[in-house]
Amino acid sequence: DSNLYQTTEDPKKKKTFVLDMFPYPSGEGLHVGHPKGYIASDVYSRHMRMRGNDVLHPMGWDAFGLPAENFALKNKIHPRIAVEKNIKRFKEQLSILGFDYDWKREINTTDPKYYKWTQWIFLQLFKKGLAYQSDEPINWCPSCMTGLANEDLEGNSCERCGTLVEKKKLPQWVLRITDYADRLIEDLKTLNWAEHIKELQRNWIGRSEGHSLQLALKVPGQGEKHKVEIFTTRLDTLAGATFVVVSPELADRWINIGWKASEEVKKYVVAALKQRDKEHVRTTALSASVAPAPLEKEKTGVKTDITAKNPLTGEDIPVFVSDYVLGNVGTGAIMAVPAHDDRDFEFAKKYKLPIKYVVAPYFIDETENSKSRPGVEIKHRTIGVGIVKHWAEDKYLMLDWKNGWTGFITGGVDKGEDLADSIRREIKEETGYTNVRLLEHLGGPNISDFYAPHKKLNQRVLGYGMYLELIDATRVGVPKEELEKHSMLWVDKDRVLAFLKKGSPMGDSRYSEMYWERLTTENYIYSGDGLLINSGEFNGLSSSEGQEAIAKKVKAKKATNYKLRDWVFSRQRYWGEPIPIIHCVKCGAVPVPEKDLPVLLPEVESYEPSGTGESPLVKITDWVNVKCPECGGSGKRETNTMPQWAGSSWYYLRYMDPGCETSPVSKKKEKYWSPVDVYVGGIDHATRHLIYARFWHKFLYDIGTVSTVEPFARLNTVGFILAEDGRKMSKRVGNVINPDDMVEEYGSDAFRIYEMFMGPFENTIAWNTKGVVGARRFIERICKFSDKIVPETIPSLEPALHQTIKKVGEDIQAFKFNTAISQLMICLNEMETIGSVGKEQWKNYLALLAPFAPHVSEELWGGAGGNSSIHTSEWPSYEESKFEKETYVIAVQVNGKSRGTITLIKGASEVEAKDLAEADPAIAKWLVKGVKKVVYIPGKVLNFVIQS
RNA sequence: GCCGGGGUGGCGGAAUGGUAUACGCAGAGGACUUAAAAUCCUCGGAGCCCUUAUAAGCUCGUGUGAGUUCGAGUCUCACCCCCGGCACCA
Repeated sequence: DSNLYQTTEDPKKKKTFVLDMFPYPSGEGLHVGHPKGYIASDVYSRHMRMRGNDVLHPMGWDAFGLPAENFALKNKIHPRIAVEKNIKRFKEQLSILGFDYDWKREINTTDPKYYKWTQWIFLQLFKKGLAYQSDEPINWCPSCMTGLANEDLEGNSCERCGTLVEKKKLPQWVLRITDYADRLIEDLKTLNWAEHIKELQRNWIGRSEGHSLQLALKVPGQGEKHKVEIFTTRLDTLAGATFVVVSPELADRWINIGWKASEEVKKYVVAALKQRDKEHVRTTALSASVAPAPLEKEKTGVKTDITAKNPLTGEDIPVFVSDYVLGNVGTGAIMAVPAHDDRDFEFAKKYKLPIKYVVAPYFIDETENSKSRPGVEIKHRTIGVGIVKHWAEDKYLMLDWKNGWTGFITGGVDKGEDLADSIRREIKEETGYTNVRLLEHLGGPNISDFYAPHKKLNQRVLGYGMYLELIDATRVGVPKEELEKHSMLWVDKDRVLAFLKKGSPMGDSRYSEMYWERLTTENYIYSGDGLLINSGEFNGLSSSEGQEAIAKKVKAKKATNYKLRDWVFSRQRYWGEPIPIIHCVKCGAVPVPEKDLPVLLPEVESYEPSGTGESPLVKITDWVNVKCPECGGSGKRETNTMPQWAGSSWYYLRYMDPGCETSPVSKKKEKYWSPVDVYVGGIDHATRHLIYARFWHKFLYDIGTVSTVEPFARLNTVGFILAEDGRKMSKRVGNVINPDDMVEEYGSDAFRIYEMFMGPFENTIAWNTKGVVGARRFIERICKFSDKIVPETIPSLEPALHQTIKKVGEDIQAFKFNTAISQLMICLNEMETIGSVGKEQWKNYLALLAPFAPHVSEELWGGAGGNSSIHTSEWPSYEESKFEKETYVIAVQVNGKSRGTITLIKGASEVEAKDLAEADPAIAKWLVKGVKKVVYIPGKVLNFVIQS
């Protein structure tokens, strides 16, 4: 039986590589959620094999790393022994579920024959300059006692144990994954992955495109020779940059190279850096059940004696140090534009810095009457929009125009007139109120373009919003002609927006809505695109045009920034691949010669982590002390080990050629099997394993080891199974369902069918043991039906069977297992209705069932006289011509509403259908008004369109 | 805040623009049985009208509101809500 699933490699056949994310053989054992992905890949691989493909469907063990080591430490056994034991247990559990793995290709990342090649890949990275040493502070987990990569964090905590991480300076090996950032984003396009997974990766890599710009600095006592480089995505707002902020890290560097900062500045920098070491750069809620706390703390900062020159305005602007600018983002320094950036605004408000509006929100009226007309003169106009509050109540003054529009008081600003004066005049003219007080200007102006039909002009209106209040009810008379145009309304606060949203027949009203939003939103800042204002020669340009033009003028360079950091690759733990480097006093870091690989992980007495940042391997002096391969002098081995993710970054390649002794995989086998056709696994790996593996694969492509640029052509993510109470399964809560128990009680076929039937594969769904009972019932009905077999084909069963052949095959390939099984149930229901099944039909049905229920189908196959194994039989084929039944029912509609059905005989014409429908009194009664038109969709619907 | 994915019975969910709720679970009624389990059969969106009661009939129903269409769960626009990812990223 084990030979049944041995992989074949026939160059004339198509190949399918179906891959599961291989497990850590942890000691915890499986719960019912774990096998779901394995069942899916098993169904898929069995189906593809029956279709005649060479199928590679292997399994292996990701056995290095913290989980295995922590388990071993806790249970006081050597990790190797623990791993062996756990693998044995895992294999038992997998075997009772009937998976078709080719165990001849089993791999284990802790096998020296395997990790020899993990080390080899590291050496190639080192030789290409993609692995380098750094002693920048890294994330340190005090509980796991090891450094971690950014990807190993959940917010600010260790992803494994939840402990708050600290920053620690340690010599580290780091992989230059950022060199591949663009390609990692770009090639996502070519992959058949769900969009949200791609988005996750794009978010994680976090590319932002902008400009970098040098600003000239004036440092007291040092003249004007210094410069600072800033990064911005909004170069169009340069004229509004009223100050510059540098991160504490950058300020520290300046102090170290001779800047004589004030005591106050020095104190701030020291305190800020200390705070960052302690708190890292991010904070987050520790418990997932608590809503994350707002991240922004109140901004602090300190002014320096340095000024920078705004290259657009020529103004000298102050330079601040503040920890709201991060040292590791961009250049560690920013130009602050308080008018158009929330963070800069907050800072400016606190330190009373000038706010200059340089981008105006831009509204283009697109309605038919008001759309700007080409070739017509554009008239520029400035208007004021007044939001006027009642003297005693929380009500606002609006004008109810006779043409249907209700809005705020609006008026043009005459030449030489002040904005506030003009709105006061307007209020008096239109409503008679005279005692008005201006409370505040509502931010910068908006720009609206529209056509004014009564003036036959295109207008570009620069509008300013103002918030005013009536002091009392003092009023003068309003001219009669004004009263004829509109009446006055006092509107409750919560109804204002509804009036505005009704819109205006005489042009755009969205700018009014925006003033209202500014009034009712605390700290409103416009950070979107628009048209440039207050920017001299660039006024009137759009944000994107402005960026280009300003870049040219001030010689700013296009620049790209990433959130992705280089991959911290050292772990100060025992259970991992030794990093194959020898440190020599004379030669520095020297790679272990390839002929000496693997560098074996030595046996130790105590493999507990030291906690000092030193690996436990340090103590094994006869392993550590070696000759330098270059100069022959004394050297010491690198004692850090590789992270968990190393072995899993290329394991799929090894399955193609597990015994290869000259490279990770031979070119011939790689060419045959690459890429992985379907990769099945959890979404939790979307930003770690799946980015790391893509990075290594691209590197291996660059050095000619592999022939494809991407490792995993298609990815199907498996949805979690929750406990019956809707919560996560956990030992602590005691709601874990064990697959062994389920298989024992209901059989592995019922278990498999239930997990595939419970809903869409990628959905998270709660377990329901009653559902397994249902799956079991389905299997029992099939078994019972096996005594209804007759030698001759049953013609009336043909439509259902052929439709089932089509649907089950297509659905398996699309990972829509739930609807495939539903179709198998529908087909069984049909067989039971008919009462018997032809022998060949029955065998076809069993073949469709085989990928889902390998045991039962094999048994019934033998009972039906099938030769050899059902699993090597051919997948049935269908004929569309057999889909149609002798008689079928279609809906009859009148004006699109269902009014009955008619039963047609195969091949009926439209006229026959129509006559039949009209003969039915229940339908005919709807047709008395006269039929205007008939829509006939054969096999679907007959629709009479009548006068209405 | 930005980005992505979703809102269909009591539940999981189905539906190339064509009878919404397939298939299954749970539920109700019935058959078989001394009884229970198992098994089998039948019925399950809401409301209205009429009736002893049913059936038939009508209206409304896929988050809300508009639109396109002979016909919309499906297409277009606006809005509401839920889930997930990232986040002082300049």
